[in-house]
Amino acid sequence: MDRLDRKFFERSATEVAPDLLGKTLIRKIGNKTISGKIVETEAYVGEDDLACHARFGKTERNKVMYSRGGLIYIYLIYGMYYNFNIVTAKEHVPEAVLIRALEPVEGLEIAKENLKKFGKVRADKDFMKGPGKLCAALDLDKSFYGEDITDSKKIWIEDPNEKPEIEASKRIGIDYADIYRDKPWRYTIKNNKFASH
DNA sequence: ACATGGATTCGCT
DNA sequence: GCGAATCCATGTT
Repeated sequence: MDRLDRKFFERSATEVAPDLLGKTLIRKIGNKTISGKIVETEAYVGEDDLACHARFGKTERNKVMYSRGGLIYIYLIYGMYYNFNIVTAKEHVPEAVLIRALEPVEGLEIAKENLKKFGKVRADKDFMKGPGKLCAALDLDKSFYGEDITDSKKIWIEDPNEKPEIEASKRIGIDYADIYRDKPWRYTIKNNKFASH
């Protein structure tokens, strides 16, 4: 299968986010592999988007969003969970796609071990559903900040050439974002039980 | 220097 | 449905 390349990610987040649905996220840990199908994403679209971390301009935390598409933006949220994003668009344009849920495909036992090691999250069911749990399952942390997903040996995305039916809805957990609160920039695969809600 | 709240999740009510 | 866990960025003193 083909790995998604720079060209794929150097488009607007509102194009990349729905296009990522049905793609396979692959994580290599030593000689072990964990993989899953992307079933839920959200687009965060620059400094004007009041839900986007770039709404206050460039900071130490969000600076990687200003680089070219294909780099990883990962950050700690609520003091205890990581959220995994992929930067999109061209350099100086701060957009990103949050990966919110995977349908487990490969390496499920390793993923569950990772969750147990992380603590705080249940390892029994829905263990790649939700951005915090997904990061724990794939053992993703701050050390992935700025990693290039088009080039990395530890994590990448492949295209199995599926064409899933896509549904757009409001983004989760951003009630503070004024008129951007209701933008339909959350994308799920229709009727997929591994996506939330 | 301090107060506030967040792109979350769990467990209890 | 609500509170707790608890780091980081922002805004105020």
